[in-house]
Amino acid sequence: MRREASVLHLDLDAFFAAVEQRDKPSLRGRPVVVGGVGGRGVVATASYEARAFGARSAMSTAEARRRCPAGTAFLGGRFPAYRATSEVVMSLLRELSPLVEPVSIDEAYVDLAAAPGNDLSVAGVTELARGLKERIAAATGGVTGSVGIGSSKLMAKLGSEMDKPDGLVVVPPGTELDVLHPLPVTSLGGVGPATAERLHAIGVRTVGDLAARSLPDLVALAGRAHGGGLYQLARAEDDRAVVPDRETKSVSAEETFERDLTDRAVLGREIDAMAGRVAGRLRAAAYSGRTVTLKLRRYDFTTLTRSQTLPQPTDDARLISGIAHRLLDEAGTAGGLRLLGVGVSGLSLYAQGDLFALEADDEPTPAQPDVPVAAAEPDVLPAERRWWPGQDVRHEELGPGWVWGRGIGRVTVRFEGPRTPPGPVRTFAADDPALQPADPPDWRADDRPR
DNA sequence: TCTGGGGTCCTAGGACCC
DNA sequence: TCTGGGGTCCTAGGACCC
Repeated sequence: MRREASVLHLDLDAFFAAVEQRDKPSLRGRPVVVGGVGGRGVVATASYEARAFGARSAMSTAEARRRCPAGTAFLGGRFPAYRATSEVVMSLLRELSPLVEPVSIDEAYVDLAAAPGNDLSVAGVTELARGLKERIAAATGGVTGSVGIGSSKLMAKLGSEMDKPDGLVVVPPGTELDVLHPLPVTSLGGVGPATAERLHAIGVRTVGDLAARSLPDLVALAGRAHGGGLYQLARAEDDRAVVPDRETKSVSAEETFERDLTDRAVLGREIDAMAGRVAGRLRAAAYSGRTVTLKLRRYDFTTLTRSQTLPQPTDDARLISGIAHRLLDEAGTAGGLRLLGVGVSGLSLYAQGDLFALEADDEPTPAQPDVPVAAAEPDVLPAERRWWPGQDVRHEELGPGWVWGRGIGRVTVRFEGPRTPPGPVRTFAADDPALQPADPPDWRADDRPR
């Protein structure tokens, strides 16, 4: 804990839904749910209008559909658009201080004490946050964020949660325990359902209750590391640093299937595809890793992992895929699988392969699987798979728009963009060649420097 | 038509080594 | 003929976060 309120936490409000409402004028002021739109999808973000009907993050999309009225937009995500907007926000944060720690695409900490010239008085940081919020809204086309500022990450994060959306809360140094102790224990990061239940069982409901328990009690309840952490957080003792460049520890891809799969060949192709994606991302970041992990979720939602560690790191799709195939054969597919995942951990930053290729050119490549390499995606996807709600498209004559809905052999597009009024809707044959997938629209004014 | 996808960190047991 | 004590690596699972 610092003497000044110099840690800032920013949380963008209902971020995915806010970007959708910015880019799709007809959705402004209306309930919007972003997430998986298939039968097993869950909600990633619900707009505040959708939250009014009870839609929540992590809820199944089916449940959100039951709760929200007709006219609610259910959209798949457009990550390139979210990433572009996030990058604009993160660069605004870096203007405040070189020490910016992105926590996720829509959240970051800033160490205001790491830049010279910041006025760290309560009035000073309040002004600074006001200006930041204005610049964020202007640069993102109206996306808002909630800001908390305090003497530690803990207090900054709690501050940003206290006045959502579009909030600004500075916790004055010295008042930490007054703010902290009345809050429910679940407000603390790291207290999820399991820990909360155990704490409730011993009568701990608020952070104040937690602060009254002894360290040995908490260690017995939550383990050495977690228990010790809770003991400190309950006292507002938090000296976690703002760390700008966290190292990547693992790279993975996973997929929940629309229906449980048992066919070994089909599962094999899924593994090949995921191994290919993982290897591609490893290579793009110049990483390679030694441990390959296969994740399975069975028909009854039981989840297990099987892993193998190689003597040398790899970024080779076929090697990763081959190991995953063998791990799948060992684990079995009885009863059907609802999810498969492939991951690589134990990462190192140098590109492997070359090192050994130099001296051991003629050594056989290790354990190649007797499975075909991932089949390329067919050129023509079935019409149902080609279009998804929310997707950016362009029509030869009618210009840019987005997929509003789809039916058997049909797709409905709304022609509008971030800087147009709500636009008209037209329906096309799903295989109409005049209609093509497109990049996200640019929300920025034409005269704004890029 | 219950329960995504991408991560991080921690714990615990067994193998292995000195 | 009755039991060492660490330390590290690997594997598996679980809790948690956004």
